[in-house]
Amino acid sequence: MKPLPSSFFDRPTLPVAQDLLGGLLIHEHPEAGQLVGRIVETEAYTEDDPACHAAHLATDPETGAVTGQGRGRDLFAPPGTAYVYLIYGVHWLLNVVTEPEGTAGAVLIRAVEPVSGESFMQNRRERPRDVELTNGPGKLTEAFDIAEGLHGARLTAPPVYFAEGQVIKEEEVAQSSRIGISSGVKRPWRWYLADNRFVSNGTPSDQC
DNA sequence: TATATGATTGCCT
DNA sequence: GGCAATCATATAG
Repeated sequence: MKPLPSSFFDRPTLPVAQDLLGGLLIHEHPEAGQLVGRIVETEAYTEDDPACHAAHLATDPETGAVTGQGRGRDLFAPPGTAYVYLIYGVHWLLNVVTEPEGTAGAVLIRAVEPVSGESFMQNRRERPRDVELTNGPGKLTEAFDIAEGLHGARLTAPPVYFAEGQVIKEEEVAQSSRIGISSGVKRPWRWYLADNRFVSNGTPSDQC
């Protein structure tokens, strides 16, 4: 499979998130061989977005240096860089950095449908049954053996990269606000394949 | 320095 | 449906 190039991610975050639907996430694992999943759910986070880790960071217009501290600094990395972070002190979430270097933005991979390597994924998961394998952002990183070690890596070449999958028709895509956030809830920046069994079962943040 | 919270999941009632 | 796990970061004092 040919990896999606940096230019694919060197664009505004929203279309990248939509275009990743139907694409493939591939981990050429040293022990398991090739782990492959079809992306069925994504979310976008941008520099001016209150829900983004870079929300209160910026770049110095003179030097281009990032001002402020914290993990969000890594969202200014070059497009196609892995942004992996620990949520609730428990689970690792996988993002891919978008937009040019010096502009913050990322797409969160929220769910995939297993394509190959299911037996290895099942061995890694506590609850390996059916959709439970990969129907959530923390579940898929566990299944794919993706964690802290991948943070900052290039996702435009092995071992972990994306590849073009099948073309998705517009009517197959559904949209909602994002899940699990408390600010920026009105931005409808979650996209998923309607009726796909492997979409996560969270509730959009603007519905109470 | 101390405390609150979160881009979640799985187990409990 | 409620809630604990467990830690990096943000915010307050």
